[in-house]
Amino acid sequence: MDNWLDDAEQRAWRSLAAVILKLPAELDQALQRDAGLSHIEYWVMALLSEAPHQRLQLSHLAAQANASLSRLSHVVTRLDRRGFVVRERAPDDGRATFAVLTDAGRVQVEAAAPGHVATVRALVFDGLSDQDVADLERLCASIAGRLDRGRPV
Amino acid sequence: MDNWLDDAEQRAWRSLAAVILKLPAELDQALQRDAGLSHIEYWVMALLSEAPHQRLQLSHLAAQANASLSRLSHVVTRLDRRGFVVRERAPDDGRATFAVLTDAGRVQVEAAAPGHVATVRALVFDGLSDQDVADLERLCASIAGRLDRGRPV
DNA sequence: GCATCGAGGTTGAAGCGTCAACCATCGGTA
DNA sequence: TACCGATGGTTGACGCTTCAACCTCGATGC
Repeated sequence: MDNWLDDAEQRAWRSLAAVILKLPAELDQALQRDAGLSHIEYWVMALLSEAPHQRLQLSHLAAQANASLSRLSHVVTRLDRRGFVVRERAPDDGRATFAVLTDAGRVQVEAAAPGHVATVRALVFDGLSDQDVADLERLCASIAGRLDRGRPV
Repeated sequence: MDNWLDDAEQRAWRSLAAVILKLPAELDQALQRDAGLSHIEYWVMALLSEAPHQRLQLSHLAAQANASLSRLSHVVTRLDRRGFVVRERAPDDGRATFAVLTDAGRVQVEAAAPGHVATVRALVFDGLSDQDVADLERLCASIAGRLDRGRPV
């Protein structure tokens, strides 16, 4: 094992691993409890609510939500069944599909937003200085960049 | 929404979210492909291999692996079925159970380790300076601390 | 001794994500 | 115009995680 992690890297890796294992679970739990939504369901609806005409093509939505197309398709199916989103075929390209947020979906996501933001703040940002936030963004962006390069979408 | 995230927090949150969504998926994929193990299965065996007499009580193992006891029990069952781990009742406390790494398990985890370390290095640490690594540890430890306080194990 | 409560652990059902196979459509090329 | 590869998307089966119910054992009070 010539290429082992040194001590500082070990510690950093354990801390990072704790975050990537626990944070998603906590977010999902809180959202599920407060709004009956999973984290991705919330995120997908939030992205749609910010998009022009509350609509986005599925592949673009998948990229923005950091999800595989297959996963996103399942999510949209679930949201569709609940009446929060509808599918629409694109008129100009027969392959493309749009997801469109319904009024009920917008109501739902707007109701969930304040609680979710509070959770994120409590779990992540409380206790971080402005400099910390900047560092966090720089480091995560660097790592995320390597993730995309390894498996380019 | 008086308590919204400001611009810098938004960006940091998006980057962090990308990491916590994609990194576990990549790690699992790489480990599954190279060694036929999931990330937790690997981690559980790695923790056992470092423990005295290659054994740990299930609840301690769960805490160290950042997993629920239920999840850990399922993982141990799978590893047991494959012959990598065995269960042992504690002699002094009839409730406690130990997981013990078998020889086959040790061979397996030692074979998987170099590739896994290389993956972690490629995805996380390549391109980070020593200072970055220190920052990463500090920030993640801070966040992880808040995660534990929110839902104390 | 005996009830009671809590800690440690297991189990089965239900929900979610991945993977691979598949279908439809578009763009280019001959 | 007819083919062919690439793009966009869907689906079903399988595996993993969670959740809730449950069981056993130890400690405590009486």
